[in-house]
Amino acid sequence: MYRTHTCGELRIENQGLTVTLAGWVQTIRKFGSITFVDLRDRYGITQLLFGENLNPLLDASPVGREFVLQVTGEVNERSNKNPTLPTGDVEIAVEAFSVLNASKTPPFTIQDDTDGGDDLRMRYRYLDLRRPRIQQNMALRYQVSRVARNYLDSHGFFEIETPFLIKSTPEGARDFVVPSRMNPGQFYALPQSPQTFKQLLMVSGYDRYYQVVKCFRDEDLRADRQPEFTQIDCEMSFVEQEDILQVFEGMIGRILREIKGISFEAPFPRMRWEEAMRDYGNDKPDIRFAMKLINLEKQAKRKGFKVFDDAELVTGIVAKGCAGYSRKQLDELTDWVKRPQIGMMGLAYIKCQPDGSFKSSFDKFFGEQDLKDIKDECKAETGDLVLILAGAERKTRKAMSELRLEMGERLGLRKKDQYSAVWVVDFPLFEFSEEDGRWTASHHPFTAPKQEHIALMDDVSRFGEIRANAYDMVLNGNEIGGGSMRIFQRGLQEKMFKALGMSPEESRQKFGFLLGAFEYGAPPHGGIAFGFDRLCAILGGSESIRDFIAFPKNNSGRDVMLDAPSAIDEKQLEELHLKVGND
RNA sequence: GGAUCGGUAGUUCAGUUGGUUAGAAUGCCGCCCUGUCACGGCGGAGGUCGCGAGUUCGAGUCUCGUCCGGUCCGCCA
Repeated sequence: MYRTHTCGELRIENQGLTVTLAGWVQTIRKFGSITFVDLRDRYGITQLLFGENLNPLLDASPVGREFVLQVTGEVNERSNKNPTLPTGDVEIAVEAFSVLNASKTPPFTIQDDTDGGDDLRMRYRYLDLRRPRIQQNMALRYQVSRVARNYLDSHGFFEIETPFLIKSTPEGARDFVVPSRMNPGQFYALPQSPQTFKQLLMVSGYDRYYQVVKCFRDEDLRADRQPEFTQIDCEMSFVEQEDILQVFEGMIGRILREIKGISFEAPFPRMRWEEAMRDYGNDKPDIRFAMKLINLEKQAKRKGFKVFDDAELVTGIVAKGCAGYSRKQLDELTDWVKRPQIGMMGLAYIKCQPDGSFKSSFDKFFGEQDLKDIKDECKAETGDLVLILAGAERKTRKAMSELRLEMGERLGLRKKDQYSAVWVVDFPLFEFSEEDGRWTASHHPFTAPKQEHIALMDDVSRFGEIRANAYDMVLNGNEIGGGSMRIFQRGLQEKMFKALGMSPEESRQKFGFLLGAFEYGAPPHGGIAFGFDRLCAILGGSESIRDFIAFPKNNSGRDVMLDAPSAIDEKQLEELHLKVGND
């Protein structure tokens, strides 16, 4: 037996007990004839005392940080207790020890506030994963998945695995492809999601399916985006949209309750996509605070201020109590909206000053009453600052939505320990792709249009009006899950493919299996998928999902520890029929 | 595809208008220390300034290229 206890469990009650511990050397503190060693495992840290008798032996052996040590000794009360450690009341008076394995000096310190940079940590991820903070993240991830699985189990769902080697369908994100040795010149693709499989499972009668599943997308990465990521993928039959929303707000509610210990009452608010865009400027509103976008079309235009008059959209927000902002602060905010990633030309403002007067950046064109009209429209009060952006509609709305979040951050309205979820519903079925010069599915081509909008699918000029039975769950301004009711009739699905510019031959070639399945009694169904990594990151209070994935890729999609991707040898290329100028 | 920031000791960073032998902290090594827990004291080793060109009497510093990494835009049905 390597150990009788872990390094995290001994307390003063264990005093007098002879125990054996095993773990990694965190630090060594020498004091001449005695030495303290902190021994670490994933349960905690226990202090070892090498007394006069054993110290010479320890001195003689080359024990350093991260050596794997096994010690036996008596649990003693410490003369100087350490209240910062759960085991801080006791220490082990070592009677015997052995070095189970040596270690090179690690390239960075194994502790929460490590001195290692990201790149280095990723190269030595197996050491990084020893750090308590990362171990906590891994534990959180496991707990979230357990709570989700328990919830789904208790609601009659069961997990079915779907294949990873599937067919490439260029709709949507770029596929990772895998060459087929046995079928020269042909390729599998890794799934972007198990979408069609879970729909086929509905046809097969598995009316409540889920899967915690890896998905793959060959797109550029971000702090919150990995080429392979995990979804909690779910599908239900014989349900309406509202049934699905209720089941899954229940699931997220339970996760928040059990993981964060906060009571989170269902139902979550439902917000139509149009409302979200109008009031918050995007489809994933952070509703922890209001500061809604206000359309100032009527109040701002035709006053001779060209910036407003020429704009497609003039929109404002109210920064509560910020009328005292200095010139410097306003200049700094202006620079903020001028940054390339925001890209506005400038920022207009009105200070609603304590004496009831106004000070604006466009006083030249606006009289006292004009400014008051804007103030009233915004429901601003004395002491508030109205911030106004004007310009092309899309860009301005997006910029204002970013400015709103920024101001929310600056004013401390995006509280870390507060969680607000909302369902955004009634998404558009289509969006126009300037790049492709055609309408594309804004969710995916299996999303059902609202019943009353099906007729509009015959008239391209009205595609923009069609709404879908599609929904996203948004938590603190993050899209954590999205889904839809699905098309389950062959005729409607064919109509959809046609609307997306696919010929009947093409749709049969790409999705014939699905169309075929719909002819054998497909039930009405719908589902949702949650971004599991992102959910964990949010619950863990982190922006980056990498800290919640054991072995993540870097920004360029590389695994710097494995040094992958990498070239493969000639023989492999030959077998895969990929060798240029061969075959 | 684009923007932007960075790359100097094992590590995290500093390095002025281009100017002698490139510094600090931490880690590492040695010696001292019986109560530390960020232990302390003394001493020591440790550098292809990412790489390649160029400008210059002289480049860590300036220019160009290139590689690597971070963040963001596009992209992510």
